[in-house]
Amino acid sequence: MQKTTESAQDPRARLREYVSRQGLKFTRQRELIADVFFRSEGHLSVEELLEEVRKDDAQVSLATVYRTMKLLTECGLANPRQFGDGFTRYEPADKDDEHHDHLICRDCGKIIEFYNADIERIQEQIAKQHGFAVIDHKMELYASCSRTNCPDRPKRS
Amino acid sequence: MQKTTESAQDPRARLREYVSRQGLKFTRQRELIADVFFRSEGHLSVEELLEEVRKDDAQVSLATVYRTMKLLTECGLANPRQFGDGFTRYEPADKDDEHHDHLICRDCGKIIEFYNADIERIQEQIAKQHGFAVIDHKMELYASCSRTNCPDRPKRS
DNA sequence: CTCTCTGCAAATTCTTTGCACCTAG
DNA sequence: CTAGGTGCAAAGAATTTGCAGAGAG
Repeated sequence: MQKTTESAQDPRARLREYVSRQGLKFTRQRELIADVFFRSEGHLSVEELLEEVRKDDAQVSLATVYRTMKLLTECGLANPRQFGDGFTRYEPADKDDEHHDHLICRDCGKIIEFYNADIERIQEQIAKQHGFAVIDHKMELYASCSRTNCPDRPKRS
Repeated sequence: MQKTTESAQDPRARLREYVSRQGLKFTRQRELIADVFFRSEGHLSVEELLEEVRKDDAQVSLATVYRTMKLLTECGLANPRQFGDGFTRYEPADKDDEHHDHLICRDCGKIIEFYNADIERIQEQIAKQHGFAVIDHKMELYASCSRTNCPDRPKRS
């Protein structure tokens, strides 16, 4: 069960490291927000994160969550995503750097991650054909589960 | 060069048709905005459209452009897109219904459309594997041209 | 102690809406 | 004529920011 590097293993430790290296501070709020974020399934919006965080400390402000997520993004521990629902959602970036795409269910709101090597390869080809070098990419499949295989469908229904 | 149906050929006629069928009105502003939109390269934001439109009629308001683009979307002549730059961009939907994806250059802002049958096929497979039916999908390649092949790089540089 | 953070509220940015006048059909 | 449209300005919604007091190092 143990990984090779212990720093990459514990996001909290990585944050603490980054923060001190930059002369910033590791506050109670940052610790709490990071913990909630990394413990989550990912793809939470700032509002949703705040809701979770406030179960632990009702005083935390929305602004602090916004600022902390920006910090986590800067230090490479979180990635912002935008699925067409109007707000930015974050996902942990600690998963072995392996790129993945998303399948978003329009019925139940569920977001599934997947990886497909063929797609990755074809993307490179296409960019090359047009004389470009791929920096980043994203693919989103919007689908319908018809509720058949969604035991745990989230709130937005 | 001629298409099968003449209505599908001229977006302005299609809009006129839709508008009258719905008991709506074909106003000077709607005609102008639609003309500018369909004459454009696509991927314009509402602000950018307004700028173009005002070269012809400086009185047109931003609200009307928003409302008209929503109307064009409803009648299937335009599709809203969101590339991470913060605003909604529209593209004409009159291109033979053929789906396409986007390659967005982070250097020059150019947006190139492409279509790849393998990708379309793989997407279907993936959704099926997870027990979903694809409703829609999008793939965006963010790339760098290093300015080598971008003779006509847009304003945002 | 000092310099960063936090919470709050005000400010921004994109988009939508209410309303009085205007206009297409 | 009459319903729907337009322009304007105000309202909304998500996110950012200024500031005074709080707290980490």
